[in-house]
Amino acid sequence: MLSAMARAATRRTVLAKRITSRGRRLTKQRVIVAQALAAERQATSAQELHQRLHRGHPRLGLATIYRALEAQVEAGMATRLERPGHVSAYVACVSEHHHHLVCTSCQRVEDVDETILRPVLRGIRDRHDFQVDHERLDFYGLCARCRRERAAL
Amino acid sequence: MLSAMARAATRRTVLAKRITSRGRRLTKQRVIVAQALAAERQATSAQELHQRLHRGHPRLGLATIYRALEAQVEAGMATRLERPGHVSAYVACVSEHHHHLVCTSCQRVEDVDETILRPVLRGIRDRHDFQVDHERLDFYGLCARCRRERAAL
DNA sequence: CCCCATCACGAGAATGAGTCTCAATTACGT
DNA sequence: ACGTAATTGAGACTCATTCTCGTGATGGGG
Repeated sequence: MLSAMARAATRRTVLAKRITSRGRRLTKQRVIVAQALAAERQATSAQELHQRLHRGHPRLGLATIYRALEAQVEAGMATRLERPGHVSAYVACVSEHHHHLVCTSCQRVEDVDETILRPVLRGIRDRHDFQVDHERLDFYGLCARCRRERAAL
Repeated sequence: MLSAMARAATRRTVLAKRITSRGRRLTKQRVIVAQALAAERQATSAQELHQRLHRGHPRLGLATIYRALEAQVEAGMATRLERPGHVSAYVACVSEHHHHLVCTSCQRVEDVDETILRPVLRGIRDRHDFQVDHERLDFYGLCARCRRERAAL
């Protein structure tokens, strides 16, 4: 079993590898933003991250956060969700795939079991003769916990 | 078989019914916008509709188009897609369901055969214990026609 | 058919998320 | 450590969308 320190070190390496993909440089700011996003349990907007990080990193600019988040999306480290009001919210991804269950009550995000989706993509290719390049698959509703809480009222 | 005129009249009635749902009033502007959107074969933004309608309806305001499109979405007559750059594009819906194949080359929109999706919604409910309220399911890629055109080069 | 309380419209101002500019700073191959 | 090119921070800027408000329609009740 890895010690907490060793795990942190490993994670740092992985993070660095991802950040520096596509010839990008490893900067303090990108690490800070990536760690902050990964620590969130819910979809988070650039402005929210900016507010939260402002205490510990008062000189971290909003534009930098936008650029860092955009870089994360391009590197496959995160995906962008759309909130009402034309606001982008971001979620860190562990895996390659990016389909989410977004709870409209607590804003928490779960990953969709990808095996459920495979037949759909096949069906679209076969039945519609359409070559899917990328897709936006997000489901909004109540997670199990929030549903129980409502039922308890 | 209905004459073209009778079909138009029927359509007008249906349109009026939908527009006036939720206690909304039937106005010239909403009819114009609804017909214009229905005539489009591709996802269209408010600004694009405004430009296209400006010749025939010079006094039709941009804000009115935004409001009319929003009303159509609420009435289930249209759905909103997201274009890059935080621009909303709209598509008129015939049926109740709202899942699309968007061709990134010609911008045309097809409806997804809904039967393909039913197992997914069931899977999410059962496997994730998540109660889906609404979902955003849009697939982006190349339609059959554009793919053939590219292959011919 | 007419009233009139509402709802909707048009025009332009306001909003605000996101992007751009540019000088100063930093990362990293050599 | 050096030089170059990427990156940053601060604020100005863009532009899609929404708001405001005075004016003009809509449609239910009499």
